[in-house]
Amino acid sequence: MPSNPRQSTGSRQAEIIATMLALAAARNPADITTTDIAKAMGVTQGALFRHFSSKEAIRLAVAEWIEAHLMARLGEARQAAPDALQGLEAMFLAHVQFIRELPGVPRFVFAELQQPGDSPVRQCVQKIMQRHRQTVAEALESAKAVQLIRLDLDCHAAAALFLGAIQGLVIQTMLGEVPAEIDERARGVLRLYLCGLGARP
Amino acid sequence: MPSNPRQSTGSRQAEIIATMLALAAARNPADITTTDIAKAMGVTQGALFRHFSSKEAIRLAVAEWIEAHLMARLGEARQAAPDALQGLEAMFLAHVQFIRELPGVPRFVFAELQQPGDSPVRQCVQKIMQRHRQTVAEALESAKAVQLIRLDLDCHAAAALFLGAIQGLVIQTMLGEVPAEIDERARGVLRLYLCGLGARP
DNA sequence: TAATTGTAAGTAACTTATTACATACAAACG
DNA sequence: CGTTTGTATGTAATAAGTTACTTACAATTA
Repeated sequence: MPSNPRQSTGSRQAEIIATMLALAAARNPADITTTDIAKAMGVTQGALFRHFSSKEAIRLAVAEWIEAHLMARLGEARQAAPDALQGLEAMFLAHVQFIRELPGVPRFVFAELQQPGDSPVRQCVQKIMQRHRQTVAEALESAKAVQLIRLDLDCHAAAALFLGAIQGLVIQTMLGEVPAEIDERARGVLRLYLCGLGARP
Repeated sequence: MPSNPRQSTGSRQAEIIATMLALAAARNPADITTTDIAKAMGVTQGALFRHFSSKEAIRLAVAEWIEAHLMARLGEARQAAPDALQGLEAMFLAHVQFIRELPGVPRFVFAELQQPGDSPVRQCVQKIMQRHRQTVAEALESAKAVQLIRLDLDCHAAAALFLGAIQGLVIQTMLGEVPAEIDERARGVLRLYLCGLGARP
């Protein structure tokens, strides 16, 4: 759908980010070329460089978009919950839903994760996971403070497993499962995870 | 170290596989070129094609190598354990150790996982995970049969979380943690996982 | 008018794979 | 035993295609 009239750099940047994520849903993000993005947008390849100085800059913008939107979703889910334990559940399910809506997100993150060195993109992905784990750890501590979960719980391990459970679901879904199934599987895994916390529902 | 005397195709194939995995430990496997492999081996780039018909064939050989060696390790760990529950623990720790010894393995798997379509390499990676999950599910059923774990356990979810816990550990370790730390973290996560199973140690 | 957004064409670097040719090696033979 | 001879393994060069990015120029818009 070539929305061909000229557009501002701001709106084109948003369009490039969205197109990158849309393409990443079905293909290896590392193999997405500037030509692919331009073709999907209905412009020529060179046009992209009017709005981003390099492909690296595009990837950084995508990472920052993910950080902002994912953290917002998680924050909303947590704040809407009546207590810390239900906040954890809500964050888990909100994350899964976010990924189901935008399958390109985990694929992009995994692709950047593979990159060596300390590029800004990688640092951004790193920050996303750190903030995420920090938020989970805080919720766990809150739940512990009001005895919703075991008092002898290792919160560091629990936060790691929280993230790991989701990452594992995504990986196993990427490998041939029916994408819609992830929601059902997520509930099963979440229930099991809460048992490990010693949660009293 | 150019081990330059002529070698048989068999030994060169093994060398190519090992070199690929060694390079994948530190770089994005998708970005490893035939020139990189050849340079690391001390031969010219064209020489590789005396032993493999294409780069795809190299990747397939690597995947098959991983399948054989990983499954062997897991099988040994499980059989050496006195009961099904300790078999699960042993498989978990054996997998973590395998990955710590060969960091290129998970990186290679994740890279292939991102590839679309149904290439033989992808099918092989798919088979590895299916077999792995199947083995875990069997061990869980065995443990349930002798009441080492909760009888109302959802074994499908438990097998998924078992794999996910490891995959999560790997991902979080790839993101900047100290590699040696993974063993310690693994034990914490494993203990929490076993609590979720309702295990009685 | 002047800046912005677009196009079309081009470039330099890189990648896989092939080709023509050289050399080591083992078996066969006189 | 020494020579020949066929094959497996290596090299150097290069073909053919792809990629990110640039440049010269045109058109839109403020």
